[in-house]
Amino acid sequence: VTDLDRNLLQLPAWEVAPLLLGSLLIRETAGQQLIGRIVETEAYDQNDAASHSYKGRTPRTDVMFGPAGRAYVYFTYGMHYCFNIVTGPEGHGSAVLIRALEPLQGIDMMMQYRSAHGLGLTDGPAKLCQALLIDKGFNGHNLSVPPLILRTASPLPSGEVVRTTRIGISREQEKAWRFYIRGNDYISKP
DNA sequence: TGCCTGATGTTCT
DNA sequence: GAACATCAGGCAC
Repeated sequence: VTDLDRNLLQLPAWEVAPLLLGSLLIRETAGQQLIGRIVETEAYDQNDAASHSYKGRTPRTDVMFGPAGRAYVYFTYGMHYCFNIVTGPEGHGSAVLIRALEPLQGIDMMMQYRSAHGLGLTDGPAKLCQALLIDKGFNGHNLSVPPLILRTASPLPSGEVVRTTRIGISREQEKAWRFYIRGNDYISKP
């Protein structure tokens, strides 16, 4: 995350979400770099009833209200972690959920971390956390610092970005705040 | 290919 | 007590 990126991440989550497509997530572990390209995202905002931050700032959602460029990692369904990138100005609770990555480097190691759980390396928000060893310890982590770094890329042509409604939520289902790279093979399959 | 369900802990009502 | 930003495995077609 560079200074330039920080400006980008100040935007509302629903504007940042499509811009993050194509960016790289770099996880350093066991002397190796695990690298994935972001191919699917969803936006969540404090004025959005589907968002954890909707009910206000709590111990759980605190980092969503913090500075942009941090990681918001939450635990759900009794067994899974999901990884978000905090957006917007400090004091505003918003973030972008990373739903899928295209594995680029360190694939063997990702397979090891995933093999005990099932098939599909990084095509789902909880799967990519397993593949990259992301857990609650990364909640609040600054994504400009190892061992977990976000490297943003230049925005994709709008023709390559598909926009749809979000997945796995019961409220605000009409909001089209899910974005993915058209034709990519690693999009999550709900 | 598609629907159903169990696993399992935290947060909220 | 219920809901939950999920996943994998089972079974019917």
